Amino acid sequence: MAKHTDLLGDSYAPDCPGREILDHVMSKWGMLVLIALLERTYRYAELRRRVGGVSEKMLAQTLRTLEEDGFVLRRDFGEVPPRVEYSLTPMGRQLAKHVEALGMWIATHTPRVLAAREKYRQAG
Amino acid sequence: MAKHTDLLGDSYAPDCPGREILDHVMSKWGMLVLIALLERTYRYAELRRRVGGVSEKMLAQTLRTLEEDGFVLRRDFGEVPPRVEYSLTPMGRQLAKHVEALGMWIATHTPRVLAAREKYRQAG
DNA sequence: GGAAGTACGCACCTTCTGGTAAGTACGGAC
DNA sequence: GTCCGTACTTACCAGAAGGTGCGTACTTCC
Repeated sequence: MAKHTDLLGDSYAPDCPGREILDHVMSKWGMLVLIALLERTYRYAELRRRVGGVSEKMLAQTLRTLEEDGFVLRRDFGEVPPRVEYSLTPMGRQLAKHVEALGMWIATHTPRVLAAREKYRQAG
Repeated sequence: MAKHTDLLGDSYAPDCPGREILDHVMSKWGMLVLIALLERTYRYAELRRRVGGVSEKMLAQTLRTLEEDGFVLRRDFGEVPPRVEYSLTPMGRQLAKHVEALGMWIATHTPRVLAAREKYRQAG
């Protein structure tokens, strides 16, 4: 039937799992991590440097949830100075492309949004 | 150069406006409102009924920020029992399509995500 | 031998998000 | 005359998100 209806209808079930997934993906750092991993495989500390400003705790937490959801692949080499590599699963790559598209759209339209805010402020 | 680099590089400026816009769009209700308005124009109370579970406060706040950002058009008829209609601007329609695409992708892949979580739980 | 790097986990604290309940100003229905 | 509906706003409050800093077990660099 109407796709909008279905999406909206499901979206606010009290236990809606889609919303939870979306929160993981669009969380403050989830999006940045996905986009970074679209470039290439990263090690933990590497990724932390790549995504500026993320704390160790939040990076670990973000990677954990993305891994649980099946978007990120964690490869632990079991070596003695720890060595772990993170990459995207095929499903994660698909998702990341969508997320990147949204991010790029926003990035390119940011000036227009800022202009709209100015106009709003003046018009009241 | 590398688009990923640019997107990531800009994304974590301490005052990054793109992140703010993204938060508005992907906030708990922002997404639902955008998708609903993709269907048609709605009045306030109508929209509240359409997007189940949203409080009056949050709907008003969400619509306000989306209007400020230039995604939603608010039309006040100035009548005595108040009458206000909300619709998408052309820019808002573009955005909403991206958001909807992401939402639909997640909706269709939710079973796979849940399966991945099961697997994760069992594997440890 | 002291510092730094690697990949985290844990406790604590602050900030932010979002929900509840009430109020507003008016009109129409019963 | 009392209640419902319309479109909000404001004050208050609880829970969650996220940051800070410390600890770990071991290695390499200087």
